Amino acid sequence: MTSEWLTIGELAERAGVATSALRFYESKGLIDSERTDGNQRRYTRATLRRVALVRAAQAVGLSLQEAATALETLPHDRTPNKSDWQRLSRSWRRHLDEQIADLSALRDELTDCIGCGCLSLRSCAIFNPSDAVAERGAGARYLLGDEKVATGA
Amino acid sequence: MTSEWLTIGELAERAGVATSALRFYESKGLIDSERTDGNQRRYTRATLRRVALVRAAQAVGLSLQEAATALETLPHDRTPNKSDWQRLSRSWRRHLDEQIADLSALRDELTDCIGCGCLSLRSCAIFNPSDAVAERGAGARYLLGDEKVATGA
DNA sequence: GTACAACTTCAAGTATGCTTGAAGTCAAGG
DNA sequence: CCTTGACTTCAAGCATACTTGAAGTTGTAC
Repeated sequence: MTSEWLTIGELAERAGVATSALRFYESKGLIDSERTDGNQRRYTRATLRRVALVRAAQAVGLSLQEAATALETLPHDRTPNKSDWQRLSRSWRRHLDEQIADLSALRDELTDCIGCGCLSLRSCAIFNPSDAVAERGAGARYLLGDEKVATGA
Repeated sequence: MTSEWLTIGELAERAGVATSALRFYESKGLIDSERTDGNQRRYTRATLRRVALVRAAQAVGLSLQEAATALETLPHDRTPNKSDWQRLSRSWRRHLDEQIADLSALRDELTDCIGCGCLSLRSCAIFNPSDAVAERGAGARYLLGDEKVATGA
């Protein structure tokens, strides 16, 4: 029978993450630990699940901050039950759905662009993603105002 | 008739990005400029297109480094023609297709998880995303080894 | 010819998600 | 007891994509 408590090395091994990542997660409040008399961390097995949930949240595209918020909705003491998990996973699925929808819209626009040649860049949707780019950086309003000047007319 | 050359402020305005971003892009070799006698940058109108392409590449999910590589395949001097653009946009569409496929696979797994409850976390696909998470951090091999110990044989 | 907005460079800061290194402590086997 | 690997903290580093600020210069309008 394995000991009830996991050292940070054991947890790292079993969760597939580095010990440094676990300390980092703890610093962010994503997981917590007890300490031995000698100040070393000891984790319960529940932490294994918690780390797995963090990694799953990241896979879904959530930030650690968002993962933390999501985990807040889970019980810290007891094992999450089916309804806990369903609530969480439904929310994550919606998140994935949105990402897929965004990318699909962009893809469709790009497909149209391939057909049209899009060399004027003026009316092309792909050059006015309005929000797709905005999410990643600081406000991209319009990628192009007009384009044809100085050609005469 | 507008002047042939754009100042950095004008380009920023029309491209919808900050001047600091343009200097940053230039430092990364994504765009280039001529200088006035007083050392100020002047851009050709072609740069407007180039910036638009950079933003589009980002929207598709490419890094600036990848955007740079993509732009390398375009002519620096002449206007890109239909075939230039089709090559690029097809490649970007494939990139989007892959992202969509990855997210869709994850979503399907998650959907299954909702049904199964997945409380053991053991056989659940979502907790073993093998590569989805790996792309974003340093190697996540397995999110869970086994789970049930100490419950008795 | 002068005011002033817009420009210049360079260093440092911001945010995320960690990793790496230094310097020292703990725990377990022989 | 003593070695040694695993652990501790804290600061700094890395990668991406920029922004911000300081200190000084240019270009243009009046």
